[in-house]
Amino acid sequence: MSKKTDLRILRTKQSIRTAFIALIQEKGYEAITIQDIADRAMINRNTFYLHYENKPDLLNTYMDELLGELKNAVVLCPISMNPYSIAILETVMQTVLEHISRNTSFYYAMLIEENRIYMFQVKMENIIKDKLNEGWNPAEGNPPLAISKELLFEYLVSSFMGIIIWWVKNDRPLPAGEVSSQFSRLVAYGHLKVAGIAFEE
Amino acid sequence: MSKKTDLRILRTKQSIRTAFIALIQEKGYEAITIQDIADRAMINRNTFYLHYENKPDLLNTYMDELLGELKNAVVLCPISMNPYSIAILETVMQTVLEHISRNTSFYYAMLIEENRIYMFQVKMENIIKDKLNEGWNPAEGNPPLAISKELLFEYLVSSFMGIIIWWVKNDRPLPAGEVSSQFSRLVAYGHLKVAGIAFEE
DNA sequence: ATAAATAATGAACGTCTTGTTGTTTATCTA
DNA sequence: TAGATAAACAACAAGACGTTCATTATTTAT
Repeated sequence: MSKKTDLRILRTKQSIRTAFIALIQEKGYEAITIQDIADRAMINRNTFYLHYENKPDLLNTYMDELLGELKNAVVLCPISMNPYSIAILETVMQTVLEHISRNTSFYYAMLIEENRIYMFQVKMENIIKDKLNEGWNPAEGNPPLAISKELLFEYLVSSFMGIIIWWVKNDRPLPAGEVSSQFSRLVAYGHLKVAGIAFEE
Repeated sequence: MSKKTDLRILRTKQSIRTAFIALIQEKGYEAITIQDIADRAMINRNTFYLHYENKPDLLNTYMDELLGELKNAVVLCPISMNPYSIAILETVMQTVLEHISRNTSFYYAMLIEENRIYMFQVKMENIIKDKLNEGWNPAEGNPPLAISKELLFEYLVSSFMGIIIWWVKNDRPLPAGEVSSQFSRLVAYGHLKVAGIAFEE
């Protein structure tokens, strides 16, 4: 029952992957040709087609792989979560940042600079949105939201991603714990209060 | 001194533009070929090259044109602006939304769905960031920011764009004034307070 | 260790798209 | 109306794609 995959396949796939990431950072996804990948990976161009249908297929396979890991990394414990609490924001942010720390070069290639893969950000946003939604069960007895839940989530997710991108772009200038704490307070209490600016009404 | 441009040029350029926008929505920017544009615009493929270098050139020309209009549309009156105030957020949001309302089909093609032009969002973010920065002169005597200004701006701009995209995607479900008011209050006072959720400390 | 299986190579192909260069035709401006 | 010029038409080489097929090399399983 030991269905081991051929070593040659593993080696080739790894070569392709490494070459691909490097090339994205060098010239951007769109500019890459299959021949580029083959050259860099030191394989025949034909060999590429033995493993992937085309360039988008390679990209998607790779993205889904990493985002699957991200999904698994963010585990919520709803019991300890106060509904509508800022704890959920902080927890998700914290675990996402830790996961990113374990895959910096990949996330850098995907999220930062000219050559970023915009599609990746969209996929990541959806995952974040699901996770927040998941841990966001409204307690009964609470008053209904005063604003559109969709609007609220759009706001939360986009600011969430904004912070993450800022953090990765600046080579993680603050510890993950600090960022997640600042972020959740920023969102929950407003920038005027958290930034120490005079409160107006 | 009446350097009028040849009518043929105007007509051709307009045809190209219309065809281009339609094609983006139909099959996405990347999938479009010059021949596609020529067919749709009912011009010879060669004629395209008389006006634009290539596909990216066409895209950039068009984007810069509209974003130039956006830049001009957002005029700040620093006199009436309270530094660090939420008024600046509200004003910018309001004028941007109004500008978008005047060019919905274009912004829809650029910002929404599978076939969006991600580059456009980046350019737009930079404009928003500049505008916010412009109207954001710290009053002397105020305490220094308790958090990184960069982090704060990243947060503001990304949530700003998130709201805008949500608004365009959902066919502008609320009046511009309402959205800009809700947004500025959301950012300034926090989602807990604005959404009517029990405040925790 | 050897044989069978299969991954990788290398060459060749038709197709499509690109960007360019001429020449001719049609249209606009002055 | 005449000169200017935009647009059409035809043709080209170069590059990239995706596929086929025979051959070589490596791995797995016996």
